[in-house]
Amino acid sequence: MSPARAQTSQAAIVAAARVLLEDGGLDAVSMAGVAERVGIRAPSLYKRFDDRGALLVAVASDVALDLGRVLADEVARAGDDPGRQLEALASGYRSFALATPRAASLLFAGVAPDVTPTPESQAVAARPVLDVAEAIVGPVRALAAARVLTAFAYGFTSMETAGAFRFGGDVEEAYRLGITALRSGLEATA
Amino acid sequence: MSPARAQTSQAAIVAAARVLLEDGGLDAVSMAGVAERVGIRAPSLYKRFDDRGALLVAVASDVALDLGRVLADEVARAGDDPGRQLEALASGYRSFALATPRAASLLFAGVAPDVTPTPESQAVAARPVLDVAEAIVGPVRALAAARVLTAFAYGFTSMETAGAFRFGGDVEEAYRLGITALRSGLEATA
DNA sequence: ACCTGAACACCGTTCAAGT
DNA sequence: ACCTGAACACCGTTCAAGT
Repeated sequence: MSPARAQTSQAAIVAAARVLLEDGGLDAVSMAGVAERVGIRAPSLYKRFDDRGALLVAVASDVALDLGRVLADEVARAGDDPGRQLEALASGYRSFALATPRAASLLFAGVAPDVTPTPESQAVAARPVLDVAEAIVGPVRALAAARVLTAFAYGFTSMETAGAFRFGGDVEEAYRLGITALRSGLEATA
Repeated sequence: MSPARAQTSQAAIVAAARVLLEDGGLDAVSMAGVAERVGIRAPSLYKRFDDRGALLVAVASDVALDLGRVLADEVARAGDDPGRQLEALASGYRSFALATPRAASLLFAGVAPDVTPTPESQAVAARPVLDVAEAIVGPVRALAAARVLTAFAYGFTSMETAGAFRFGGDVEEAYRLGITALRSGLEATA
């Protein structure tokens, strides 16, 4: 008679998946593990997500929205100088990526096939970068410059968190060198 | 009596895994699939590799050695100007990454945990980049500059092959903008 | 309308047995 | 020394049955 009432929610499922992801990597995000964390059984997850891929897309999108908030905050607190806003975006993104590296790995390059944030959530994360890029290089080159900045920050932190910088040296200094070089190089083409 | 003779080799197994990887992604590199391609059964693979992770490390290392050859060739054909050598490295890497995107995705950031080329093979791939970087910014900053260039090229092509550039625009032009900005920015700090 | 146990096909891995 | 079938634990997913 009384139909079974919901014992969880999409948001709770995504949150549980993010915890498992950050704790144990993508392999640790099993349907059974996620279900247990929200107090149900694996088959019930399919009432809310088509399959594991759809759940991971929701996770990636959730991460992108978080990043968008962080980056917008950074810009807001950086004052009016576009160059300083760019530095704030760069260090803000790196902090985000180092704090939650496995979440960040889902942001741009499909770790698993087709696991990427939705276009809408990606647009939220990209907004502050596009605004700052436009202030530096103008509207015509804004998209290209934003892609350049994102690619560098994403590539660098991905390599850093994966342990790919194995020949010593000061990694943070290298990041700053890259940002400085990009900033002066982009300002020169403005 | 006559002990079973080898029906395959490490190199053949790695080659088979690379074909499956490029055709169907990392999930398509199953032990059974690889084994079938070299004419044996899955359990026999464990005579040559500790586990699937070790096989993937061998694949990633094989890719890194290929990349090292490609990049060294690019530099050799670019003449003596370090700035032009840098451009050649950048376009050579992008061609490599677009031609074999799933192989390239194994090069720097662990798609799966701990799947990265061996330090030795990574050093081979890094050598041409370090040499060109040193010619541009000098020995003290060479390592940092090489990391910056690698991070940008890797990050950009990873995003490109994952389809992360979804808001239109000329993607190749953005890549060139990034390389140009980095080149002029690094030359300015030399 | 949501939840569940049982079942299916698939996967990585181990191991005793073969040659 | 290498190869194999059988077995194990695990996974994503489906589905009929429950409330």
